[in-house]
Amino acid sequence: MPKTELDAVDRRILAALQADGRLSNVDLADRVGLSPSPCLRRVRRLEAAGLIGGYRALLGREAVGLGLTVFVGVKIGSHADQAAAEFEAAVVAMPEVIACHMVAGEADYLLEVAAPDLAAYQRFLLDRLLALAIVREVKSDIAIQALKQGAPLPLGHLDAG
Amino acid sequence: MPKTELDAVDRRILAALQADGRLSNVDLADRVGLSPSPCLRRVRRLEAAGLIGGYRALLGREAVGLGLTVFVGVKIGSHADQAAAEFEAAVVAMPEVIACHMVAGEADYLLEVAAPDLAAYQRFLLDRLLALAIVREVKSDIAIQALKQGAPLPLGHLDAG
DNA sequence: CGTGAAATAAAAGAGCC
DNA sequence: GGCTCTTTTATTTCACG
Repeated sequence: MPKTELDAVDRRILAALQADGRLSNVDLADRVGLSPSPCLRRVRRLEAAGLIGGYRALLGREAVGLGLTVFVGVKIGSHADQAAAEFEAAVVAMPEVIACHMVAGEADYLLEVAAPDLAAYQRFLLDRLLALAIVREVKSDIAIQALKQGAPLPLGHLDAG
Repeated sequence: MPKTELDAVDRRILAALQADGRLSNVDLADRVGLSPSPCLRRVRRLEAAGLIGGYRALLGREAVGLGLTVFVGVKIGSHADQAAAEFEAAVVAMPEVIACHMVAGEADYLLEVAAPDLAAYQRFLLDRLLALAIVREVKSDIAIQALKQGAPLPLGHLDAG
């Protein structure tokens, strides 16, 4: 059932868990105005339906020594299915690549790369990304300051569900 | 102490919690080869040091009805401190804006915006973003496909800590 | 700094309204 | 769909190596 109906309680559960993924079920229950059992059932249902995809600890990027974020626009030389698929597989397998989207715009792909510093990014760029023969052009936008990062998803559009 | 030394166990703790933020302390302990007590002490220390910034449930974007991701390059008309600060505050306060970085490149800022569909994005663009007088130019790169999104941070660079 | 054991508290699952 | 009660399991603290 891909289109499960969400009521106000479900939305509060999603918002609360998105703000604090380690909320205990009893705390969550009384925050959303339910007793623990039905609250847990709803959480399980949301997990099974894929609305909750998982739980994760958020690491401080500077604190773990990944102070540099770079957004990389990539143009590839061939859009033949197989060549593009190989590029995608290679890029997705690179741990430095935090995100990779195929985009409609000037570039073909937009990558977000996390690195300790410029030297490490240079190695990534020269030795790993440009090592892929299909890569035709690369444009690096270096993040000078992160004003907002990995913010919780907005759920306001569900309010008239 | 901003530069706490991390040993191999700390790194495994970070990796494990990043993969599953709801790991119980006993599971975490035996996954990293420790007994529960010292494991919990280390986790608390990592939290206090900011290496672990928090915990969050990850929501499925499609599943919660946010199927559209757009990367928006923004150029502003004035870089005077106050004008730029007002722009930043306004953008950071918009819930649709999942991420906002000041970048060195063609644009001044790069935004990641999550929206239910193109119509909603259009409303965001026209009514909210372009409503800011300081915004001079906007370039929208629409994500066609998310190959990787919000991936765990790579910790390999800590291995020779 | 690590281990092990005990008490407290929460989660998971039963049955019932 | 929600509530209460019971069993199981984790979290936390304390004493010890």
